[in-house]
Parts: sequence; C-alpha cells; structure tokens
Amino acid sequence: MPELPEVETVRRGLSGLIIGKRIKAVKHDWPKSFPNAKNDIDAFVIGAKITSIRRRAKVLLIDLSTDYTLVIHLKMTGQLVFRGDERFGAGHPNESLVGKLPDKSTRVIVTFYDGSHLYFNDQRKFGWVKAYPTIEVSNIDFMQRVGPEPLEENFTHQEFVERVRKRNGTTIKAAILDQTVIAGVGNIYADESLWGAKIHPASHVRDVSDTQLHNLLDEIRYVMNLAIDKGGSTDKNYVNAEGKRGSYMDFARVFRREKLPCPRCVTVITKTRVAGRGTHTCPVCQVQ
DNA sequence: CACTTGACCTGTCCGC
DNA sequence: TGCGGACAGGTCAAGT
Repeated sequence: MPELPEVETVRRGLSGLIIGKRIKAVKHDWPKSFPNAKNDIDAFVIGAKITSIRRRAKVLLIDLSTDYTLVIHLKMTGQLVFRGDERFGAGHPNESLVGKLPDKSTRVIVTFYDGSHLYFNDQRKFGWVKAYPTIEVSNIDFMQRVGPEPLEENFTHQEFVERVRKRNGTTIKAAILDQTVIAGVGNIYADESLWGAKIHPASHVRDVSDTQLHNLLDEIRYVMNLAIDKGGSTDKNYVNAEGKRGSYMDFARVFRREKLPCPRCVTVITKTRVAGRGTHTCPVCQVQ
C-alpha cells in the first residue's frame, strides 16, 4: 500500500509522538515481521531511546540512542499506529479507523516506559522491522540500489530522463515503478502522474519524448506533494500514526475510477493490466 | 543481460 | 449461503 506520501505522513506523525521515548519491551510473534536475533533486540533495542525518524523511498528509519536503527517496510498492508491512552478509541469524535489494539493483524508491539505503545499491524505479513547498526543502513542492498528522491530539489529533469531511458526496453509505467529508477513511486501515483502528463502507461519508454518525461517528473512531484498535503491515500488499510485515514483518494483523477468520467475530457476511464499491475487510464487523453 | 512472472500472505469481492 | 478464483497499494527470486 504505502507509497512515498503515505510513509512520509507516518514519519511526520510518529516524529511528534515517539521521539524521546525509551523502549521498555518488544513483542513479535511472527518471525518474518521482525527477523532479528533475540539477543540483538535485547542488547540494542530494549532500553534505547528514539532519537530521530527518517524516510528513504518507502522505507522508514527509526534511529535509536544505541546507534542502532529500526528499518521498517510497510509493503502492502503495514500500519504503524501509536497509542498513548484510550481517549481516541472507538466512539470518540477523533475516532481512529483502527479499533482496539492489539488486534489479529498486530505483528510487533513496542512498549515504552511511559506505558504508551507503538503497534506494527500487517494483515498480509509482507512488511518487516529490522534492527541494523545505524552506520550500516546505507550498505543495505536496497539502499545501495534505490534511485533519487523525487521531491529533492537537486534532482533534475535531465537526470530523470537519463535514468528512465536506461529502461528503454520496457513500458513507462514499469520504468517509474522501478525503485532503482526513481524512489517512492507505487501503483497509485504512477497512474495519477501518467494521467497528469497525458502519457499512456503501456507506452514504450523509447516512444515517450523528453518533453513528456519532463512533464512526467513535474506530475510525479505534483501528485506526491498533494498526497502528502492530504495525509496520503486510504483505499483499504492505510492509516497514519494516529490510526486515521488519508484523503488523497477524494482527489484522484483515475486511480480506482474505472467506469467513471475522465475529469479532463469526460471519456470513461478504463482499467487494464500493465507491468503486472491494475492500471487506470483515460483512453482519449493518454494516447499510446 | 533485460525483462517478466511467481511467490510471499490474508482478506474480500464477484460469479456460478 | 457456499466455493473457487481473481485481485489488492511492494519487492525479490526465479524463469524466459
């Protein structure tokens, strides 16, 4: 689920909630959700204080006072929800989309010394939490290979074109979903930005002009900034650090809008399969 | 090598 | 209602 805007929303939310807290205990009953050896957790996670929270691509990095970092990937259905007290439980006006925690999809529970908790929920169990020495995080395979952050100002249109053109043999949608080309684009914002740039997702990279690619980077930035502003997209599972939904889907132009009119030309939006993913396209605005 | 497909999991929805 | 199959926001290993 979570793409760059969702992970960034979680990062911002958690920063205001757990920085400075000291970890008292960690519970994790599904081994793949937190595969570290128990003695590493005992030595470097228990007793550590949260010092900062960073994001790279769709990966969240929670730095600890022990010079270890919790590296977290939410994959499709991961959630990180903080609960201080129960004032925001069911029935409260500020009601969370997530009910009482832990629940049946809770994989990891972090308990802080002040009695509050951070819950890692993950229905499909694809996500994970791993503890690494902070200094080694940049050596992780994924971190070595992942492409530039789209919202970094020093990432240029020219560099974007060069990186996309390394995938000349495939479709433009597959190219921007490739995390080694550009970081953080997933299925929602791929479809949304390709619609914005009037590029058909199944177009071969070699058939897309440099001008179109310039527009595409602008659209990626536009939809991601808008999505961060709206707190991300909640289709089914995604929630922020307080368990609340994001509202980007109210502003989506094509994603999950098959059979509805294109907001630009009123043509009915179609759903097909491109790069192995469900793909939403306006067949008139986005000519292949 | 470059690119595509299957696997990892649980849950939901849709057609018969 | 019940059952089988397709599908769901990501990424990597295995296959072509």
